[in-house]
Amino acid sequence: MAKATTKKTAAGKITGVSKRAPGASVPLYAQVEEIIRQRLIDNYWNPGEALPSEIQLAAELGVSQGTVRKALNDMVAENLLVRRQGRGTFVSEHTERRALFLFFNLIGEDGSRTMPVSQVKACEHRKATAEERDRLNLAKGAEVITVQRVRSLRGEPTIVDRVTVSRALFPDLGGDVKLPENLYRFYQGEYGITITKAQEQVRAVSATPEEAQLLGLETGAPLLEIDRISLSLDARPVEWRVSRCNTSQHTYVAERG
Amino acid sequence: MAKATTKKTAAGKITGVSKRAPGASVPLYAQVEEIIRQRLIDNYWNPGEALPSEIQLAAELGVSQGTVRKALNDMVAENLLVRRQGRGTFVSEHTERRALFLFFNLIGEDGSRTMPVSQVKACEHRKATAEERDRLNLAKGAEVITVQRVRSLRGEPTIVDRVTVSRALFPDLGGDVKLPENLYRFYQGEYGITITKAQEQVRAVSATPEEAQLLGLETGAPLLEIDRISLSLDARPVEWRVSRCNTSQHTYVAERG
DNA sequence: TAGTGGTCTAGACCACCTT
DNA sequence: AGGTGGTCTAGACCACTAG
Repeated sequence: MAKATTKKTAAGKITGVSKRAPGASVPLYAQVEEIIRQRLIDNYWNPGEALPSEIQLAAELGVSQGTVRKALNDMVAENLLVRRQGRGTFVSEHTERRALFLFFNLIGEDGSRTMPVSQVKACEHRKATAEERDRLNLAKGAEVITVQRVRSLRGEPTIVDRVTVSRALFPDLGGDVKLPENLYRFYQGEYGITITKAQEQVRAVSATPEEAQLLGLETGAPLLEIDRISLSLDARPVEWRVSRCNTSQHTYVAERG
Repeated sequence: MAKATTKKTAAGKITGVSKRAPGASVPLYAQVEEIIRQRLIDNYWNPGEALPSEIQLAAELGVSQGTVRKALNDMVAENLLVRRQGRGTFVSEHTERRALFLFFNLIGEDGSRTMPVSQVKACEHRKATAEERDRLNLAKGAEVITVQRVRSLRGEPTIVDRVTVSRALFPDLGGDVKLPENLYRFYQGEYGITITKAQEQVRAVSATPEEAQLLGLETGAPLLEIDRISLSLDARPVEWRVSRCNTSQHTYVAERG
């Protein structure tokens, strides 16, 4: 929408939009957001880097400082940017803290959050199944990479998971390099793909014999299954992850409202 | 905080605060928020009712329209208010839609959301247990009311739950009146208590014989347990609810990021 | 001291809704 | 036509950070 009615000159100034256009005109601040969002997608600025100041952006885009401010504040609310008074506005990074509080939701009975320690059990690349193509929005014949892990909390094997990504987006993933604990930071640093949102579906299931063995449980023990699709900055599904968790010592948490 | 440094005159004007106070002065918009929040807690305006216009509020409180606007927008983001262009700003109501999208998170395999149909199995009042006092922040000797239900989706018994509230806050609850499906609207309409947030802890558990019988499952079948504390406008825990769900035909959903 | 974001104001104009 | 919220601007001053 905004993209269709907006053109960036070399200087990035907003043109091609009549501020007085009747009807379906997109607000200026939304156009500013769209421009900045596109620059983030293009890695025009890198994670952790400072954006130009509000005044500079306003001059560059030909709008007032207040309009830039609203756009930036909206994007802070989306966790895309971080503002620090007296210092500047920065591109969000997938830090340890962020991974833990935004994308890891199994906490101890005492409320403690700790990063798991993972062991890779299998890693392969092959043609995507119909379900994988459906979940990751891939074309027929596309290839995927899957990683299977066992993840331990406080030394206890607690989670078995399977991570699936498109091989086209993540070439060589799981090849020579050892996979780090924080995959989202890895995606951001190595492939320039930033995960911003995730949709989770949770069910109670029974442990298969293999899962039971890996987690030190009896076959049929209740496990919490978390089925997650992660979305990148441009709102495309880029990772499908299914985790099965022993929740006898940990609980999955969510806030509502 | 703001309350300590703020006084409302008969007209509600903000006084007792020096805008120039060095150090820990609370921003004006935050003080405005606090005043409006307190009026909501006091039911000074009723759910669904329109607030005075921005201009009127600004005049009444002795601040600019822009400051009131920021305060109101913040509270819209918290789901406390709803703004409708050309009409006004309104106090949020616990409508069916809101209950369904904010506080009911079991959806069908096809993504459909439907309100359950509940059957009350038991309803009693008694002294709170230690755990109930802990979860609901009650004093020793306080009384609670508990309701046990079986809830059906598409005609299939899917959830058994137990709802616990303080008898002091909800006198006569479950007495003569039939309990409606949307309890939060009932709390708001009958007791003037508005639920704004909930914290949920989710686990996988095994069905007890009683639960299995009620849900038409075999003993030991995996169930999803949702343990929820609901908070009122003034951030106090007012309802403790434990639901155990058959997730073979439905899934619990959450968004992250 | 200079530069950044944070707060606050005042005013103009627009889009929408009601009457 | 009159009132409401929505957008946009311009400018002042404050608080924090850096060199």
